Amino acid sequence: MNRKATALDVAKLAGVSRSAVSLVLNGRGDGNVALESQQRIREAAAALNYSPNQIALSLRNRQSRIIGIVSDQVVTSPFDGNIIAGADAVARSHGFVTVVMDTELDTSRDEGAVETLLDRQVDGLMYVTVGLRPLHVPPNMARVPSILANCFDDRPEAGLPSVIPDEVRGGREAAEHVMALGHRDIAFLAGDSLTPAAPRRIAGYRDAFKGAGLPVNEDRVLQVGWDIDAGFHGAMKLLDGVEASTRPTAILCANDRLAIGVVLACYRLGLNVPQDVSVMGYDDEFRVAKAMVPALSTMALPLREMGAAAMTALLAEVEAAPNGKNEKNDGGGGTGAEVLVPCRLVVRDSTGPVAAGR
Amino acid sequence: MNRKATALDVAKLAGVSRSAVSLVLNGRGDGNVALESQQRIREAAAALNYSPNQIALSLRNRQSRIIGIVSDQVVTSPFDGNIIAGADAVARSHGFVTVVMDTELDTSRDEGAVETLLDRQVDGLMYVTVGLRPLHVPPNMARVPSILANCFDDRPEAGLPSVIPDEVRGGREAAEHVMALGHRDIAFLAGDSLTPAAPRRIAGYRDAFKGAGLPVNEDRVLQVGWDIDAGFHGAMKLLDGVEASTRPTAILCANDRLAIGVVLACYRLGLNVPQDVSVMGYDDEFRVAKAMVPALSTMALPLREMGAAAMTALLAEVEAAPNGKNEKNDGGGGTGAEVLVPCRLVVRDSTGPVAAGR
DNA sequence: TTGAAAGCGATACCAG
DNA sequence: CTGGTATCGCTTTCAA
Repeated sequence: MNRKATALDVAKLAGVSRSAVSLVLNGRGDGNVALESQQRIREAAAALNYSPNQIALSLRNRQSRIIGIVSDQVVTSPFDGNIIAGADAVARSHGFVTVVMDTELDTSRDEGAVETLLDRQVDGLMYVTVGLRPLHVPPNMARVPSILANCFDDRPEAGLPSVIPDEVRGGREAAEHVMALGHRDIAFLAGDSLTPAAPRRIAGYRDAFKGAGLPVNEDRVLQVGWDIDAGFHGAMKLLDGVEASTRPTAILCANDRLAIGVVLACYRLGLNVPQDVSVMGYDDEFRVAKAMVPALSTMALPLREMGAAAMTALLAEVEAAPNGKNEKNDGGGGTGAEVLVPCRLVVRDSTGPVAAGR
Repeated sequence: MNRKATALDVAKLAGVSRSAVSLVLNGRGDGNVALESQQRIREAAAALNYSPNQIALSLRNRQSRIIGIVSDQVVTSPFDGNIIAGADAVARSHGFVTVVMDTELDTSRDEGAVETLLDRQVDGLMYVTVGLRPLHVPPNMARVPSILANCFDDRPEAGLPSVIPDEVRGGREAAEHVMALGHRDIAFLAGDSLTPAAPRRIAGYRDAFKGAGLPVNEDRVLQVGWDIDAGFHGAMKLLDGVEASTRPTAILCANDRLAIGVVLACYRLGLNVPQDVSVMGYDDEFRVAKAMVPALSTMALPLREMGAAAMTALLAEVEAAPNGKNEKNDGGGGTGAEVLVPCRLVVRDSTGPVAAGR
């Protein structure tokens, strides 16, 4: 059992020609190959544990059934990873395999990664980023059907199609959730503006106020960063030494780590969550949001769905494209389309009704 | 610029034969091809932006320069991901590419994943798990050089080589760190025993006590789980309503999320970290340990190093193996070897000297 | 109904 | 020094 069996081995064992084997195993046996032979071929294939060499197939068919994924920083983040997982599941169900090249945030490696993938004859390309952001699309991506996930083409004219979360709506619905609980003095702790995610979520927050006919108190919007300590210090600024009647009753955070920091600060100040202040996260980070004390209400980022949606769209284009030849790439697949995937409100224990009298 | 240029295109443009192109572009031109032709060939290649079709190469050379990685659950964890990142970086530097198949913790998919990879003619295989654990190695992995990262062969006799963290030593050094700070009443909050990581770290903790000539108080060792809430409740059990003189002065956690829970509990009880109690994490989780308030002292898991070490060992075997043929697989690469990679102590702000009088 | 032959793209050997 | 030819494993005409 050294080398894998080839179609020739099967043919020999069954006493027929390679062509017959090929026909039968690809379902085109009936009407071309004697039933008796078909039977023998199938038995032989099973006996030898035969499965075709994908490399040879790729060469022959001029399509590799490989989708290349270029990632910002797949590895260290539960974010990218989930997008890729969603994408990969869809790819697998179509008989494709994905190979991902991680640039580790070094954009100068973009082109090289794409080139490597192209040399491997990938049938399609997906670019995935950890955080939502505009992307300077590597020019050579245009050579095969491509799509962007969690990022969008930075060229003004319509570029590559992309799938991104509906951050504005997410921000709005988060605010609406606490408003429904009676809160009116609501702070928003966002990261920096390095990613459009923060501004968009803040825009949604403003929309909610507008929708409720309330003014936005600009002092309540703090762009502090994305980590636990930023949340902690942001909350301290909002709460420490401020008398109960004038502090915000709810704090919306742009991610779950910020929310951890906020809760930490509350505890340190002897404040209870959600009785004294409601806290909301964003992302629904795995193993974090659900396990916090108290469990975090949050806005789940539809990562897997985004990956799946992007891959579905991409494969549609790949499979439509004339075998191995590049389509003209000017109309195919709705070039430039931007798909917005909604976030999902997850209500847990860190948000509650506003305290009486506020 | 529709189809990629082939060697034939280059040959035509340069007015030579394919063979000449092949020789020159593979550095075997001198002494075989006229210098003048070489020049023309190189120019033609550059003009056409030629690079060889890896698929054709793979078929021809019977080696794909692809390493298959089967992962437990790459996606959602910063753990696996980092191992893969380390492995991938090494692979890339050797001109290999990795394709990872994620089984999402469904072991029944193991064999299928390996089979898919094998059909793609991978030159080697690596199995990566999120948590340290014994692995029932898919039998078909034996068909190509293989290695395990963060897991080990569950068969008693030496199976596949593996690279795992030195958890015992990690547990010991964590305990020694706080002992050096004067602590004697040290609690250990571990996850469950579903993974050998917890018992091993606890073993190390015991070693440290033995080394110091101190007895272990078994009530101080709690196996609670792996998440924030487990840490919170574990700490509450240890600290709530217990008078200062009889509570542990340091709490060692089996991961950083547990440590978050412990700090949360401390704050809730009005205790300061590290003044009242020192807290230590484990893993040095990205974006978490460093950003905690206070920043967590922790024992960094050498994830990237493990991935890199595993890939280095694997490639050594792959590249030693006679081109395309499987080596006999009984001696090659030190079968069954188990490499222990040490963890790295990271001292930050959550551990400090024991309070006076304790 | 079956088998022989022509590629897919690249390399290596061997006459010329 | 150079170019023809076999080969990798498979599919797909096309003749027999």
